[in-house]
Amino acid sequence: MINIEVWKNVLRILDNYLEMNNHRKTPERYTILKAIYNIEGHFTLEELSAKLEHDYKFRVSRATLYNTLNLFMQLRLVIRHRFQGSTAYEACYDNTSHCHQICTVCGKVTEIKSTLIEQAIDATHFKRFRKDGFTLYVYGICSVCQGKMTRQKNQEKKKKLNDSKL
Amino acid sequence: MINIEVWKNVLRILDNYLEMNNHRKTPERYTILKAIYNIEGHFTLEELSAKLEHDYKFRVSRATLYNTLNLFMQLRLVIRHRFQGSTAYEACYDNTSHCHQICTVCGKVTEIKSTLIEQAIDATHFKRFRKDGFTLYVYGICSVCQGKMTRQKNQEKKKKLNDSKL
DNA sequence: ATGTATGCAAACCATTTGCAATGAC
DNA sequence: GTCATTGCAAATGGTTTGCATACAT
Repeated sequence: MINIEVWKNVLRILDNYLEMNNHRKTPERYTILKAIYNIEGHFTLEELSAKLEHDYKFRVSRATLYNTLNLFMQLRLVIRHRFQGSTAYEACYDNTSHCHQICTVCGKVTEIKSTLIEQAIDATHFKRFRKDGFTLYVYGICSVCQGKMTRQKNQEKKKKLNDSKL
Repeated sequence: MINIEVWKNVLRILDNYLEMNNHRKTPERYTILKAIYNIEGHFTLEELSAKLEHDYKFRVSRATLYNTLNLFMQLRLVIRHRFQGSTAYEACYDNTSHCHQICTVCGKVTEIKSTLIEQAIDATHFKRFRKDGFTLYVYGICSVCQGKMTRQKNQEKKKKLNDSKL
């Protein structure tokens, strides 16, 4: 389970919003929120749905899942990442830092931590804009793909060498 | 027209790639690339298609447009942003910095410039990762929406005041 | 009792794919 | 001539919508 303080705050944000807007406090909304805040890092809609069934014996329709995620995104309790070919969600309260490194070869996404970058963004003043969160994607090539490329090049060299010997 | 040096380099990257991989140098690929590099900032697929027709009298099918954009994304000559409800592309050679501020109320996207942030990201070392570009999204509320919200609150106050007078 | 939220299936729409025709090499 | 590329139309797949039912208030 996550930090109890975080959970209390998150719960209060949802409660507040529903009460203020005369929307219903349905078990779906609370169970989905709880499930999300018990997932570490990214998750897909599929994964969330699976977790709800397995861990909470709770079936929800696609439509409700999407509706609820949209609601949570509006409340900034959840953030959505649209990667190449896939969409991932992530709980985001008290976790404004979302730095990801993305390998442009294999598509692998890794979360990273950099206080230096966070500080720079916090220190930056945006005129005419009330900032309340950010997402950073750093593109490049991961070590695995670099390794593969190096090996490939070596083999090509070897081949050329052999060819030239014929 | 864009910087001629940038264009030469971009052209060389495409030429190189096509030659090395025995892919064909079709007019589509070159015309689309030229059109893209003559657009300032973001563009949608529709806008690109329109520009091709109007400025270059060049019709291309959806399929080719998508294929070619995917090719350019692989070559990192183009970057794709998937915003709430819309997708935008952007030329990205020699322009590794992509800072955007996104209003979470009206969805408006504005490009921003921050050397402080750029420097922080450049200075950050990513282990086991060869970085070659980044995209930053800063979420918040723009001045227009802030204004609207303030006005709304004031009206509510006024209304309450009037109600209490009845 | 009222009207919001859910579930289901159908609709939607951006993107991809299959296939025949075209054209770069 | 060969085979990659294009264009068209059909398929795909994630997301939204319409409507009847369920249920929070």
